[in-house]
Amino acid sequence: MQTSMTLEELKGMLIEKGIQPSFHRLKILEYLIGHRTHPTAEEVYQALSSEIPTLSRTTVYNTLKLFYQKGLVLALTIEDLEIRYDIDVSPHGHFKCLECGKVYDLPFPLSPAQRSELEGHQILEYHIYFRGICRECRSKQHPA
Amino acid sequence: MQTSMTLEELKGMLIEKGIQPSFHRLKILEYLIGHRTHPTAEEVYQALSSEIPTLSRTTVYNTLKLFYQKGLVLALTIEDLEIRYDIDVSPHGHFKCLECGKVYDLPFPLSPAQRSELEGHQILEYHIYFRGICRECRSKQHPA
DNA sequence: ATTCACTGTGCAATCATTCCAAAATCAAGA
DNA sequence: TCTTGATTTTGGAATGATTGCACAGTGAAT
Ligand SMILES: [Mn+2]
Ligand SMILES: [Mn+2]
Ligand SMILES: [Zn+2]
Ligand SMILES: [Zn+2]
Repeated sequence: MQTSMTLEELKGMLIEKGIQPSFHRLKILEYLIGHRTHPTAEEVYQALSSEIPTLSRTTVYNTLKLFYQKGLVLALTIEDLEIRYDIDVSPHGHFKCLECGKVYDLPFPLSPAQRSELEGHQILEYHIYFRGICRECRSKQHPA
Repeated sequence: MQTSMTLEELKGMLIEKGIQPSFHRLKILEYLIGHRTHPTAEEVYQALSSEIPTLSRTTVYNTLKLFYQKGLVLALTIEDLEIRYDIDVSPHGHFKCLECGKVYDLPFPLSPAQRSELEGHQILEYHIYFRGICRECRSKQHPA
């Protein structure tokens, strides 16, 4: 889990996916790599707009959508009618705490699902979502 | 897979879940039982508003949300920032065709997931979503 | 300097959903 | 049957995430 990369490495990641490495795109990519909290577009915008005062919300939305379409990030629609983005595109599941809202990573509890076909359907994406109360919130509720 | 029930049976289903069986609630439940296509609130509203001209969109939204909170239906947020409702609350997965938009049921490819706890988190809900191109759309694309 | 393609901006529009206050309906009890 | 309080329903406004769009900026090539 690398949390900081050189400019050249970031550029390489975009070019590899056929995305032109503009200033804003690099900044948004850098943020996703450094903050693996499955942020929404709004969270990315809030975090970067102080450093880049001219940054437009629309640019953030456009960029994240582009990253998703090019396969650079995952798009999670786990709850709340909002899209969360994940720079980790390896197969893993997600857990959202209904108490604090945090989204945790979970290992896939299975492997046979790596199949590209199921009942004649062509599988392009595969998501496992859990919802509940997270470890931390549970321990706060019933203290030792 | 029962597609029609008596009024008394419908009432019983609601009362069992602690929901008062009003006219609109019974109609919406009846629709869900007869149309297992994972409809959105809007689809339910469109389907019923000709038969019940005074029906309010808000009532449909309120009712479906109530059904979900009482555990009578599943709520799917598989894509498109919209909620789809499923009268089948037994554990099963879903596949959404990116071509025609239909949502198919799939058997769970696993069983150990019935667990109520995972890495210390309390699991309340569990969803598996697939996206891709469905059998029908595939056969249209490359005909025999 | 001009052109062209691409990128970014800012505001309006869209779409699903929720909020809210008023109206309608219902269920006892007097 | 009338009264009253609780519940349900209504419909329009509000919200929140996302997208559309037209214009402005940028940068490389001519
Ligand atoms: Mn993740
Ligand atoms: Mn289903
Ligand atoms: Zn939590
Ligand atoms: Zn299809």
